[in-house]
Amino acid sequence: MNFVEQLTTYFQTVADECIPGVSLDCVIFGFHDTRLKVLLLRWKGTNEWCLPGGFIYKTESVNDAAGRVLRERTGLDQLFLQQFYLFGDAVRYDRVDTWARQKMPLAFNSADKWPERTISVGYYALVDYTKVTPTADFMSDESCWWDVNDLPSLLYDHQQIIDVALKTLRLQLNWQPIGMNLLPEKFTIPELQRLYEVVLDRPLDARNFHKKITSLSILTRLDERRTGMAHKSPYLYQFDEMNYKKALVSGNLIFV
Amino acid sequence: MNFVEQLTTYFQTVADECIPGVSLDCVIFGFHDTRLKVLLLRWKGTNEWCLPGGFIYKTESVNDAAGRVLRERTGLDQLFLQQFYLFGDAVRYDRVDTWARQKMPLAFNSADKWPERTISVGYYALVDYTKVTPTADFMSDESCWWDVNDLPSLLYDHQQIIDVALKTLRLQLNWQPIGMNLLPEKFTIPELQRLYEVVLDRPLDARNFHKKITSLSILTRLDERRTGMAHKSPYLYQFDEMNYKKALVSGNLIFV
DNA sequence: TCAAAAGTGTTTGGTTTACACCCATGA
DNA sequence: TCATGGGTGTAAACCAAACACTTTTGA
Repeated sequence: MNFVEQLTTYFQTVADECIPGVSLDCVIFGFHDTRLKVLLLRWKGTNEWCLPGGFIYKTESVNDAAGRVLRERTGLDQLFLQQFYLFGDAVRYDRVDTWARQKMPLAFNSADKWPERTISVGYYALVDYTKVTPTADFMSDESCWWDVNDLPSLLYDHQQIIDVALKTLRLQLNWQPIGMNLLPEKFTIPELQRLYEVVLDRPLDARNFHKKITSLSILTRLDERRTGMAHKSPYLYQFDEMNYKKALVSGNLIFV
Repeated sequence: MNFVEQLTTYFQTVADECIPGVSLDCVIFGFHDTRLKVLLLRWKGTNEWCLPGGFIYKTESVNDAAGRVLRERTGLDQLFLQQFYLFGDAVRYDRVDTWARQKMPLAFNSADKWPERTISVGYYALVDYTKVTPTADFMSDESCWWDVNDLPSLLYDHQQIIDVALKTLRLQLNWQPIGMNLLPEKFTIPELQRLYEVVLDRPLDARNFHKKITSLSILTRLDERRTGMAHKSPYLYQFDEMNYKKALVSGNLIFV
């Protein structure tokens, strides 16, 4: 089956089994090498990038659909996943819409029930970079991480979606288990500080950060240290999941 | 045209001109007599209440659709209107769905393109209670305000939608021009305090509140006082819109 | 004249910020 | 041995919370 045939079949399935005119897009955040990363897909045979996304089966909850997309693109389950906005502009188009109409009229002609216009639910996910296996879908040539501050040109309004996701992430930094989800199980306090710095986009004072984060008693210091780098080897920590959740629920801020 | 005929026509129009399977619901908040109010509609010929809602024309942005619903139900334009959540559970049903299927099979039989299941975008609006003319739609016998702490039994998941709206309102109290939108042009500081108390659901200290709210220089004290009540007559204030917006944009908190 | 709400400052405690030096490590 | 980042405490400024009495008004 060639690509256009695959696409045609896919569109037909979507038209039959999914909610018409509604898609979802996932902004999958990871953290690596002191940078915040986003997982993107490259459209088959092009240099155009876009967010992983998909459609919602008629019998499926929207949150489940987002979980499914994430699982397929990262290999991970039980991820931290948060709906953040419905993009519903009248001129908004989904990636399988305008673009494909232009480049693959054949596929579209056969997807006769395709709606004129698509609205899209935005989700953001926080994942442990080291555990993800980026996996392209059949419409894409590759899937890889991009630095959130150095993105390629994106299809449609996906740049805007990422902007809104980032803004939401910033606002929710104090209320959501962001550290717990973006870092590997064991991490150092300076690593956690880098993460906060890159999300907040400003430097933090190391002594104050250390004081504050340890005062919340959400971290357990291990007997190990991170070795192999030059310089003094820092202690490794783990989240104390129970205390962490307690602190978040009770509304304790970490930073404003 | 009788009701079932009206309903049938309406469903047909919606099926033809609107995004299928997507509705929107508006939680319209007002403030009156020291209580937070929500505008509800009573379904024709029943004692069942629900939120004002509607559908999205295929050529219309979702935000515009929400503005339209609000205008129709309150007579007000240019309202403070905020999207807060997409309710997308697989078992979620819209008010023109299950209920009408049961009670008015006739109308439904003719709306042959009606989708199995509806997802709904939640919006909340903040309005000046004194300026609203509650207006029922053709499916409702009446439209009126209900105390948010003393609601009637609601159709479908509308109670849950109100709960989420209220939670969002609480979280956004510090970032959104809530006072400016829920109070009439002229108001007293104790009135504003009641509003904060009822949204936060806890009493606030009058001296601290007064100090804090005036220190933001977002209020202008007028030469008038509120008279006609027993007791000392309080000063009237107006928002200084420019300073208020400046304070909100700069991220100044009012309360945490 | 009485009951009830409005108006008003100060003190205390906690939180946030600013800031500098020594230590451990691999190169 | 050197360069670099890790680890640590204290003082000052700021902000939040607690708290009581006098004034005004209509009933």
